[in-house]
Amino acid sequence: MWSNHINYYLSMRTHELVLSWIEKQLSDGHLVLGGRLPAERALAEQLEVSRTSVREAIRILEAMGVVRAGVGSGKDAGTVVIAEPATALGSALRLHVATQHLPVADIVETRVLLESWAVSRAKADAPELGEAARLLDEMDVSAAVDDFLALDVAFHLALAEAAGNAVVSTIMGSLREAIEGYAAALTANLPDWDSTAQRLRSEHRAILSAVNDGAGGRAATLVAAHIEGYYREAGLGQAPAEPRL
Amino acid sequence: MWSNHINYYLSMRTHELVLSWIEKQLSDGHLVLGGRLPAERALAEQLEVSRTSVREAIRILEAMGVVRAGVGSGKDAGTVVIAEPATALGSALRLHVATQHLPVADIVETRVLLESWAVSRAKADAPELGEAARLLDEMDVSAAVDDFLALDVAFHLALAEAAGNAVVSTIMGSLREAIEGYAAALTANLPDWDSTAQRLRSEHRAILSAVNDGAGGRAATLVAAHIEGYYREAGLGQAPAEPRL
DNA sequence: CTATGCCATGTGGTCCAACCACATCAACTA
DNA sequence: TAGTTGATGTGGTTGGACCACATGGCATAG
Repeated sequence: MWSNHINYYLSMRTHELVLSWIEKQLSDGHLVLGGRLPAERALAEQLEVSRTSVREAIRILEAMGVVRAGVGSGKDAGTVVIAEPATALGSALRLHVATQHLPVADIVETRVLLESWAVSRAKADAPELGEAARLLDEMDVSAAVDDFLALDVAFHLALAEAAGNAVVSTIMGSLREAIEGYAAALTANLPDWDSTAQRLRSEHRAILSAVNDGAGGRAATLVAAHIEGYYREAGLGQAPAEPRL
Repeated sequence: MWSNHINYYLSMRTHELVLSWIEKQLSDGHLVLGGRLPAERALAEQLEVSRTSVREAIRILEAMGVVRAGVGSGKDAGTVVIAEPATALGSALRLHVATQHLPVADIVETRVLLESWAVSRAKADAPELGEAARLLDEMDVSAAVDDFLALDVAFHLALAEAAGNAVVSTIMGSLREAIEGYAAALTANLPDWDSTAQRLRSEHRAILSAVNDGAGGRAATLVAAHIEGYYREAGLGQAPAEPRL
C-alpha cells in the first residue's frame, strides 16, 4: 500500500489525498455543478484507499457545502456536487461563536458593514429588488412571528444580492445563519412584538424606496439604523445560544 | 441501538449527533480552548456510537478549524480544541472559487471593502500598529519576493486587527488565503517588481501614517487605491488557480 | 393485455475488529 | 548513572459485514 509511503514522507493523510483528487476534478471541470461523484466503493477502489477514507473526505466536502449525499437510487441518490458556500461559512462561524472566540457583537457589526455597502451599491434596476418588494407585501399580511422573520431574512438577502457581489451576499447569509439562534431568542425580549413589526415594515419600505431612487447613501444609513436598532431594542448579547451544526 | 431510532425519525445521522454533542460541550464551556476531547474510542463508547462516526464528526470539526488531531502521547497528542476560523473560511472560499461560483473579482472587492472599513476604524493607539510599523521596517530590507509578500500579508492583517473586530479580521484573512494562489501567480505578471515593491513600501507608510494620525477616511481611501492598484497592475483574473484544500 | 406486487440492484449509513505508526514514560539493564 | 527497551495510549487505516432506502424490471394475478 503506497499510500502509507506517501503519508509518511508528505505527512498527508489518506482522506486528504481523496480530497485533493476531488478538488482537482472540480477545478479541472471534470466535476460540475449537479454532477455526481463516483460511488464511494468505486472511488475507494479507483484511488486504492479504503471506503472509510473516501467517506471522511466526503464528510468534509459536505460540511463545506460542496456536495450533498443522498441514499437510494435514481435522481436524488449518490453524492452530487452543489454550491452552498453560505452553509459552510455559517457553520464555521457558529461553531467559533460557541467557543466564545467570535463575539456576537462583532458579527452584528460586520453584518451592518456588509449590508450597508450592499444597499449603497445595489442597482435600481436589479431584478432582486422586485422580489424584495414582493416579500414586503407578504410581510404586510403575515401575522405569525416565525413567518415574519423568515420573510425578513429573505428580504435582507435579496437586498444584498442586488449589489451583484456573490461573496458579500454569501458572507452576509452565513453571518445571519450564525446568529439565527440568538435572533430568535432575542425576539422574545421585545416588549411589544406587534408595534416592533409595524416599525420594521415601514423601515423596510423606506430602505427599498431609497434603493429604488438610487439614493445609495441614504439607503445605507437607513439599513444601519434598522439593524442596529433592532438588536439594541432586543438587548443584544443577553440571550443563550442554540447549538446546532 | 436507539441511534437508529433517532436517525429514522429525525433524519439525523450519527456523526451529526456526535457533532451536536461536542458543540454543546463547547458552548457550555465544558470544552475550552486548548482542552482535549475524550479519546475517540472512549467518546464512541460514551455516546454509544461507533468510532467511525466519531471520527467523521472530528474530521468536520478539524476542517472547521475547531480542533486539531495529533497522534502519539503527551503534549501534542489527542484531539485538542483550537480556534482557527480563518482556515475553515479560507478552505471553503477556495473550494467554491474552484467550482467557479465565487468570482475572484468579487473576493478582491470584498477585501477592499473590509480593509477600508478596518483602517477607518482602527484606533491610533492600538498595539497592532506598532507591530505593523515593525513589519514595514522589515520589508524595507527584504529583497526576496516571497519574504516581501509574507510580510505584506502580516502587515495588512495587523492593520485589520487594529480595528478590534474579530470577525472582520478573520474574514479578511480567509479571503486572502482563498486567493493566495492567484496573488502569487499575479506577481509574475508585474513588469518591474523592484519598482512595484518600492511603490508598495511608500503606500504602506502613507496608510500607516494616516491611521496613526487618526485620519480614518484618508486611510480608507489610500488602502482601497493600494489594493485595487496592485491587482489592476498585475492583471486580475488572468492567472490560473492553484487547487489545494 | 394490464395492473399489481415483489425482489434484484445500487446507493449511502453504520458498525466492528483488527492492525499500524507514533510519542511518551517507566522499568529494566549494563 | 546512563542507556535501552517495552508497555501504554493516541490517532490513522483497512476490510468486511450488515442496514435502510429508492428505483426499476420481472413475474404473477386479474
